[in-house]
Amino acid sequence: MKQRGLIPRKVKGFRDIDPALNEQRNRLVQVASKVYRSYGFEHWDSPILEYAECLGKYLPDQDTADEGVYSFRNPELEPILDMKGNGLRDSSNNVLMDNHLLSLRYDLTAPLARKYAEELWTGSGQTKSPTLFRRYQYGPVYRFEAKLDPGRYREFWQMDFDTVGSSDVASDAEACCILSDTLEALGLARGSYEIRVNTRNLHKGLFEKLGISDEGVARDVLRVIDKYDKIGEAGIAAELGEGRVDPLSKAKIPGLGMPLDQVQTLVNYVQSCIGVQGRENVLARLAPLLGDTPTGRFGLDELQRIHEILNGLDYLDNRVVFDPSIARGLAYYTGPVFEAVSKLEYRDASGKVRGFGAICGGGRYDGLVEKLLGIKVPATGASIGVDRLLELLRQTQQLEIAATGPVLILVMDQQYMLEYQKFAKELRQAGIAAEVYYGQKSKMKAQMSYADQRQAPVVVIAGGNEFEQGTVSVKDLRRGKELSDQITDRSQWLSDKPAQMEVPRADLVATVKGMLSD
RNA sequence: GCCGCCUUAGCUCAGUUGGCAAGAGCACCUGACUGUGGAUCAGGGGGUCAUUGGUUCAAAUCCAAUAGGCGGUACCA
Repeated sequence: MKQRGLIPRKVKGFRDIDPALNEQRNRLVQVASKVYRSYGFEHWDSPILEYAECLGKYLPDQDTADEGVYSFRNPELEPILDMKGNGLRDSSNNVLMDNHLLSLRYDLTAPLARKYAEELWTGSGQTKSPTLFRRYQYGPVYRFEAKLDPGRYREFWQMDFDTVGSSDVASDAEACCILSDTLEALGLARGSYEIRVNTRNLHKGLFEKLGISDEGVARDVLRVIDKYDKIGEAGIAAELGEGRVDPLSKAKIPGLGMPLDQVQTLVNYVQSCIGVQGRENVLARLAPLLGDTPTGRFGLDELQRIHEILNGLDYLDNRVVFDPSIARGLAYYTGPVFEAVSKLEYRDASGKVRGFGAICGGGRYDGLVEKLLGIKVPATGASIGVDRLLELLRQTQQLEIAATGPVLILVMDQQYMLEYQKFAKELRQAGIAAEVYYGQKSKMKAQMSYADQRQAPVVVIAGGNEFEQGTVSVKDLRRGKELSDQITDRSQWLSDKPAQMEVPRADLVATVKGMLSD
């Protein structure tokens, strides 16, 4: 029995990212950045760590990481501040200190609100007047998820763009255009995805009509309606009323226990306006249902305006649709909300057909800065779920996975090490990635295997023979691989030295370059 | 959280109704005229059959608990 030390293991929900995935992610981020920039957004970053209290309402009550946020105590003692930003003092006039609770950011919007609020904060209890701010940002965010589905992690990337300081619905319409542009720039075919738009004001209008004023009940109802495409009308009716048992999983889903007439009204609403083709048709169906409530009317106007702008810019029904069932982040969206879904499907390892779900989400959040400063600052924006979108692009083979390795310089003899380093330097100066072999196994076969495994396109070989002749041997591994298919005899394989040439030392860079460009 | 299924070498799995010394493929390592990746051939290492407890003359195989995984479902800023 072997003695072993600690067991190496990775934290659940976190991943190691290999070169291929990194490559793909960089490409995605670059393409999206270009689109965002073209709309005038500038690139900002913010820290991964924030004071828990600044991140908003989803905070753990204790020191533990629960409620979805990773938190811990700052090792540094810092003053406890009052509402004016001054340190609190005890009766003997000493400033009260605390190890403040810090949290890993769970999205990029809350830190944006913090940054923006900080700019407006003057320290004298007053605030500057809100200015227009448009930024994009990408990077990892952290959520403590109890259950991890495939493709769902505790550390994952988001890529956001936001417009802070505008209440104009045009900026919401613009967000939809940006999402559409970005997805298409990434190679998603028009028609293979859909931006779905709704506004919270329609829901508010609906509840006004139903006489539901309880925030919690409203939220429960929306949660159910949001599941329309999953469980259908009957499912919705059941979950609003008595509850149901999911036939597949046999899981009991408790109902909301609403009175029958309310259930009926809601089902009518769902029936008449969900799954309706064409934005204008959706509006036409909604008008008689909600037009008589002030908030509903307002919501209808919002959608109408968005529709006009989208239409005028040629973002038609095959790109952006209205879907009154979608709810999204109930806790903080206040107006239009949108999400992007892919209609593509793929077969997983067991041959099962699967979809991808939402790959982008966003909406208007006019209350976020208010929580920090007490003043209302309108804002809207959206976020790409980078990892999920990457998975989509990979599964549908719209991204090449190949990451090519460097040119490898074999170490045939330690006495020429300086020369090998010079080879590498010359290649690098010509813009070619080059690596000198530093492995433990000095046999040439082992070095070749390493080159193969690293996906090196070319190998440079120079031993005593070459140095005597003033030459180097350069081997094209990619070509060699093709040729190897035709060779079955080992001695022939060895003697032919396929795709290999010996050239004057001075021609090294040019020769390698030539092989790489084929 | 709830329901169901699963857990045998690094990976994918086989192991018959409990019974002969725990297997295969791939991967890995070594070698095949010693300076050449592939293919082929010949060898080789590697498993407390998830863990713990129980039933039995006998358990990878039956039972229980625990852990981890998968599939639904719920939640999801």
